[in-house]
Amino acid sequence: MNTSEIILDKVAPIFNKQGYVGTSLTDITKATGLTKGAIYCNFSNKEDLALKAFQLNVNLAITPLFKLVASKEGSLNKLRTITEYQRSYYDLVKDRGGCPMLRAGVDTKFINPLLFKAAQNLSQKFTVGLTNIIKDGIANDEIKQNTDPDKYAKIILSLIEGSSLLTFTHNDPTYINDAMDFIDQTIIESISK
Amino acid sequence: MNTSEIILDKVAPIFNKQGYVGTSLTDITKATGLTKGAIYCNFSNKEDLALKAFQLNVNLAITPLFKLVASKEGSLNKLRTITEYQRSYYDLVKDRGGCPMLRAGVDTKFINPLLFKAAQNLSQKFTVGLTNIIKDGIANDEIKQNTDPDKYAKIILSLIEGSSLLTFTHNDPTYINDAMDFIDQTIIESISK
DNA sequence: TACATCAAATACCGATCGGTATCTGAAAGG
DNA sequence: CCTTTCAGATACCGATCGGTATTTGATGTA
Repeated sequence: MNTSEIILDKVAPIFNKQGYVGTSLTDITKATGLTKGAIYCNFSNKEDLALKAFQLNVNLAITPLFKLVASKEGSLNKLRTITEYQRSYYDLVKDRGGCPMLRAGVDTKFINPLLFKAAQNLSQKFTVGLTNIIKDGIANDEIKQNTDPDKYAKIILSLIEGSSLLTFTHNDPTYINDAMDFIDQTIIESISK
Repeated sequence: MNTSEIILDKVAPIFNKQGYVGTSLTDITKATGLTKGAIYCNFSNKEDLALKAFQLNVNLAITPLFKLVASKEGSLNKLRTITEYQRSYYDLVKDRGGCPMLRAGVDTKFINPLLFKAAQNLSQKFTVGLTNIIKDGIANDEIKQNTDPDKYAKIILSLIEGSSLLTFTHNDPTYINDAMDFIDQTIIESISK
């Protein structure tokens, strides 16, 4: 692990907890034990560092889910893989400050266009991924023909992000667990053939 | 409208857009046309101002919903009042930076305990309110006996907050509308007798 | 007219902000 | 053994941060 990676590793949770403006260069030098000279030797500026920290947070929290889903066969199986992953999401990211997509989506809209764009893209990718799973399920006769893929993708992602917010607001993983139960037992049940 | 109210009126949307640390005293003096002397004559410090700005945002965005629901009779009717309100939520708060509960819940957890506590309390109040509506519905034979009030309250609030996040992330109200359709047509349908 | 009141303006405070120019010292290369 | 290189440390920059002590000026009052 080189210096850039060490910095990102220490700094990514701080950005995710305190936000972009809420994280100062002093926070960063204290957490890394390095000086500003070292930070600016590895990153061009604070925005560059924050953007790469966001990408690291995503790689640790969300990318594994995308890879896991891609490795599975069958639409219903993929959907259940998502809910199963989310059940351990609180433990996965609680020390890192919660869901990075949620944080960046709220935090950066009016203050950091670059970071906000990255959050938008990720959110869009998530929605499209869910939509395609449902579309494939319809094509493969796993899911009912009259299911609106776009609509259900939005609903499932809303449940995932909303329950994540509430779980972290109250330090109570039952919000996520109850939402995932509902997706498994009611949503998937009702759209599967 | 006295000076304090004028300040809050101008400043509340800024705090909701830029967050607590992201809003500076300079932002505040520019928006109000007043000097720092005037601000500190009306509020004890930045935190005090931010807290009252949050309360104003809540009073404009969420309190009307609580009052509207309280004025209605019948649990299913109350639930449909919520979804109907949410359908116009994007237009209601888009110029004010989105849902204040969502913003404060994400923004303040690690940087402003007072504001975070206020967000927690509001979120809790929302959950309890939803739970009681469902409990009453069961008692009044409007809602099926085997419905878990706590679970459905969490799911409905997750859908509300999650769809709000995504709507504001993408400037696309269909996230909220689709989620509300789902609550109306699937959730309420499935739990009502 | 003289005085008290008080909201708001002015002018200022030390601390911290993000960022940079310069220096240093250890490793690599000939 | 000398020199080059370059990551990282040091020291510094102007700007801005939240906050405050003092002054101003309009108003009400006797």
